[in-house]
Order: sequence, then structure tokens, then C-alpha cells
Amino acid sequence: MPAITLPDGSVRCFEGSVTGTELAAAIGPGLARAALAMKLDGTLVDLAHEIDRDAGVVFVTRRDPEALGLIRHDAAHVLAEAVQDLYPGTQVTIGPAIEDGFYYDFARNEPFTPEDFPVIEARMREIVARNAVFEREVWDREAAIAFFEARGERYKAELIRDLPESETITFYKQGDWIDLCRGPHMRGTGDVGDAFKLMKVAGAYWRGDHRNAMLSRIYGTAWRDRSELDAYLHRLAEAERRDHRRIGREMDLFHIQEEAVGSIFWHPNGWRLYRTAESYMRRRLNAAGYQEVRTPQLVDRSLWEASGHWEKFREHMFIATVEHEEKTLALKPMNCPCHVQIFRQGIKSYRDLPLRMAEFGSCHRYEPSGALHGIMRVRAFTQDDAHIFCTEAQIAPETVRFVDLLASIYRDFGFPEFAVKFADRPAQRAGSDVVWDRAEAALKEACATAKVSYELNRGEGAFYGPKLEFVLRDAIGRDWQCGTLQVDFVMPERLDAEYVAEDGARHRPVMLHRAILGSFERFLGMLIEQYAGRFPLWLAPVQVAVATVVSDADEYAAGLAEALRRAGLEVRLDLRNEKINAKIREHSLAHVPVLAVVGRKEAASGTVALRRLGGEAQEVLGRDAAIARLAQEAMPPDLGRQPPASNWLDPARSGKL
RNA sequence: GCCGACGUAGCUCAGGGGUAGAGCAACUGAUUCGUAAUCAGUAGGUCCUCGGUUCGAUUCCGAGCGUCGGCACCA
Repeated sequence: MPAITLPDGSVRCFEGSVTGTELAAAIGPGLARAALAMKLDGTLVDLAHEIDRDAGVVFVTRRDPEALGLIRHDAAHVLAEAVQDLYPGTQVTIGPAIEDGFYYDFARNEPFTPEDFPVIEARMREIVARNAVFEREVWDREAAIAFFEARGERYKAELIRDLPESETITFYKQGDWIDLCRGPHMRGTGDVGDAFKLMKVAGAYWRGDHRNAMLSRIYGTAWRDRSELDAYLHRLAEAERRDHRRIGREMDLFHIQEEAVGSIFWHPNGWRLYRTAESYMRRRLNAAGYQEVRTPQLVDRSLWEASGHWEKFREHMFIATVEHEEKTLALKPMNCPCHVQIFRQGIKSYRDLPLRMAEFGSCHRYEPSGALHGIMRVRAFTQDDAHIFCTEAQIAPETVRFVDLLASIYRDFGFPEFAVKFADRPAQRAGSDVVWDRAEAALKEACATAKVSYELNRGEGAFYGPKLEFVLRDAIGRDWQCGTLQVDFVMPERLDAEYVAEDGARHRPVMLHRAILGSFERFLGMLIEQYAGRFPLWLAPVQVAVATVVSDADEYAAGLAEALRRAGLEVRLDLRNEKINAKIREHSLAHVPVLAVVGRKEAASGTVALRRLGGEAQEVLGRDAAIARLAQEAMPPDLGRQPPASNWLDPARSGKL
């Protein structure tokens, strides 16, 4: 006698078990039409599922967020049926719903091409129009394996073999087509609707392992209705416009060419952006108690052998030899071994700890060619790296300080939101489990103290210790790890770092490897996409364009531009014989944040008309007031937080100078 | 690294077995104009590289390099 509780709190009792379909019908015809699936005590199940005990039921309709996942999963099944229909002999493997869509991996000798899409989509629409009912079937394990093997579907057979013995093997049938699937599904293929589109083909390793065969993956997107699909496609087009590679070219920030794959040629505009970020970081690190150092690029193999990099990291390293000497050197892929060398100079006392050693460390790593991506993933990059040499007891407080600093810096750069992942011990690791227990516990405690909530990234820690990953999302929706904090008990041991403790004995320090931006290259790529090139004034590579309306104002404009430069602003003077409309358009397209327009009126009255990028309003200010205002606005956020310069003359503060 | 697509003017892209075109940008000239494109003209190409097929290849074929999208790998 199940008593079923509905979301409004009402309870319905039934004589015997009921299906979701029957329950919905009992509640009302509108719901019966709209219900696609239901949540049974929080678990999403088919409408055909029999409810035989007391339970809470929430129906899922097209309007609910859960509907998207169902539509996409069902669309993947429809895709698979269409493909097997059109290309006999193609094996099916897996096809899940993913963010914004779905994919299905096929095993087929011939690759798919985007030219196949119209044909496949047409067949998919036929299958949707047919509206075959999704029927769930429970199969015996051996029968299921035999079934797929008889059809030559060896991937499916392998999947079933690897399912735990306890798992119920379920198939879903849509008309004549049948697939191994956990479910749940909607009522029938018709519920997929017409708001789907195949997007791209790609290779993907079977089970995500590069030692396995490469399958053909077809990606699609699916939505509740056409307008959602159109909005998504529009969003993609917008994202493409934000792409840092495109903006990098348009704003003349940088380029990359064949002779230096994975390395960046920074142009004047881009380098100005870079230096602005670097100066800001240098100030923030100094203020946070870091000491900056600089260590060699080329370091002898023996140090890499001692650190373990030669063994664990060699295939990622650029190795250099010289003609006249029997030496092997390597371009540093990381800064840590060099920092330990500085730490080891002289005797360190516990009083020196925590010792925060920072370097804008230029590193080279031989990254796989397929991994390279604009300036986000390169082979030559500069980390805002630092190593904190400390005691075990200092791990937690140092982590709290670090997270605070990172959050403040991300905020200043316009990233109020970021994800944190906790990567714990990997299968291949150095150090005993006792040490790992300690390191992980210390880091977890630190997270709790710093009120950092994280997602567990199991087994992804560094070989020497657990790490926190601070992840930002780019315009295309890809996540990039930028900041990191890694607890390391191993490197100090390998490279023999020690300090004299209170007890007079020598102890090993702990090393915290940490970066906030991660690499300047990646972070600046993120920054470009975050702002779509329309940087706030302090970051903009060109801050003000002074443009004349008529050539009579040339002299006045030149004087204004010079005064703005003296005030520390990056200025372009546009005296060209062009209409002011054209000048405004060009500087706007170049994302110059402030346009200072001067014509006869301004020249005569000693004023300037300011126009902000993206706005149409103009503001006419006196020359000096405008310069002072812009100089103030262009102040980096960390300096802007301090009292303005005029306070230096405040007698109350003069004692400190 | 793997799978696939792509590589033509500075940029965006057409084209196609008989050595190439558009728009924008550039350059020259005219125009002095008030908040997102003034007009006219000129110039610009080893059609990624190397090899093959062919009377002839930028076009077809192969290899290499690079880029792009995924996968794998990672800041």
C-alpha cells in the first residue's frame, strides 16, 4: 500500500504498486502529458518504474533542470541508432550527457567527417518523429555478454564484463534498437525534440587510456527548445570573439610562429600588459613577506638527478649540450631545486622560517604538441613561483595566508569566482604513507581554517605531496589550473635542506610550492578572455587616445597627450586627417578605454571631452582635472587602496617618512 | 603523442590541372569634418615546405611542418 508524498506535501495512497505514468495520470492530465521522468526519493528514474513502497515523488518536466540531462542522454541513444543504421558494422561504446550536450564514441574503421552530419541528423529526426518508447529490460549478465558478442559489439561486452557482479544489467530498447544502459530515460525518442545539433568529430581513446584503441567521437548539443539551442550557438559565437588568440592578434599583443613553437613573441602592447601584471605581483608579494630571487636557466644534469627530475620529468625537459665540454645541462622546468640551493647557502635557523622565496621563474617544458593552446599552454613560460620553507606547524597558517593573498589578487584582476580542487596522493609517489597522512591532514586543516571548500581530485597530487589547485574557466568553457599550493616533504630531503631548530639540532624544513597566477602566459590569456580585450584602465596596454576633430587643435592635443604621459598614462595621439567618427570607431575596436576628443572648442577653453569605451556619453572636463582623474583611475588596485599621494604632506603622517 | 580537419595578400575568406580574386587594412591624393567607417586611386602573393604524377601542379597524390577541434598529458 504505497503512500506517495508529492512536493506540495500531499500524500496519495494506492492499493498496490503504481508506475510513475499511472501516478501522474491520477494527479492530472496536464502532468501526465508533461512528465518525462520522476525523482523517487531523490533518485531520477523512468516513469515506467513501479513504486511499491512509501516514497516521495517529484515529477520532472521539460521545464526542470534535470530535463536537460535526460534530453541529452536520450539524444545520444538516438545518435547511436542513427549511426548504426547508416553505417553498418560500426560498434557502439559509450554515450553520456555532458555539459551543454552529449557525445557518443563509436568504433569504426572509416572516420566520420562533418559532412556526414546532415545525413546523421536527418536520420535522428526520423527516429525522433517515430517516437519509439524507451523500454527498460533487465538482462542476465552472461546472456547480455553473449548478446553483444553475437553482434560483434566487443566493447559493450567488455563493459558488461567489467561491471561489478552486484550490478543489475539493464538494456534500453527504442523500437528495434537496443543498448546497454543504466538509464533513466524519458518516455520515448519523441521527447528528445528538435533542438539538437551535431557539433564536431574527434578522436577519443577507449576508456580514456592512450594505450587503447582510438574511437570516433561525435559531439552534439541538445536543448529543451529551439530558442535555447539558438542561445547556445550564439553563446559559442560570442565566446569565439573573446578568444585570446583572436584578441591577441587584433590588439597586437603577441604572436607565435613556427620557428619557436610554444613560445611567445610579446609585442609592445602585450608586453606592457605583462609588465603591469608583473609589477603588481611584485608589489603584492613584497607586501606579503616574500623575497624575490633569480636563479639560472641552464642547470647541470647532476642537480636534476639529485632532485629526481631527471628520473621523473626528463621527457618534459629541454636538454642542452655544448660542443667543447663533456657536460649535459637542462633548461629548468621548475624553480624548486634552484631555490633550495639558495636556501642551503649559509646556516638557516628556525628564526628564518617561514622563509618565502619568490621568483618570476622562466621555465621550459617540452609539452606534447597536441597540448599546445595559444598562450594558455606553451613550452616557455614564467611562473609567479615561490617556495615557502617552513616547519610542519607552519603549514596551516601559511596556507591560510596564501589563500587570502590569492583570493585578493584574483579579485583585483576581476576573477571573484574560482574553483578549488584538493589533489591527494597519486599511485606513484615518493614518501611513506605516514608522511602523506601528515601532509594531507595538514592541508585539509589549513583549508578548514581558511574556509576553503574544495572538490576532491583523487590521485592527482604531485609525486612529492598533495596539492590545492585553483581553477579558472576561459571564454570557451575550458577550465585551467592557475594557482596551486603543494606540500612537499620530499624535495628538502633529496636536496638536503635543513635548519637549526630550537633544540639546537638540524631539521628538515617543509617546502610549500605555490603559485597564484600559475604562469603569466596562461593567466594573461585568461585575463584577455575575461575582459574580451576591454581591460580596466590600469591594465589596458593603451589607456588613452587623444583624437582631434580638426587640425587646428593639433598643437593643443599634442600638449594634452604629453601631459597625460607625464602623469604616467599610456597615450596615443591621433592627428590623422580622418573624421572623428572614424577615429572613434578605430580606437573603440582597438579597445582603448578612454577617448579624449579635442576640437576647436576644447582648445579654446582648455578642456577635453572624455568618452569611455562602449559608452556614448561624453564628459567635458578641464584639462588638469581630466588628467588627475585619469591618473587616479589608472592606479593599480593595490595602490589605489592606499591613501592618495597628497597625504604624504599630512603632518599627522609626516613622522613616518 | 593519438584521431580528424585545415594551411591562398597584413586580417577574414572565395577560387580552382593552363602561375590567382573580394572585403577590410596598407600606401598616394583630395577632403578640416563634433562622437563607431569621407571619396578616389595605387600597390600587394614562392597559393606552408619537400617530393611524386603530368607537356604543365597553387589545384591531384605522398611525406613533413604548423594551426585548429577533441583525446591523452599538464601551470
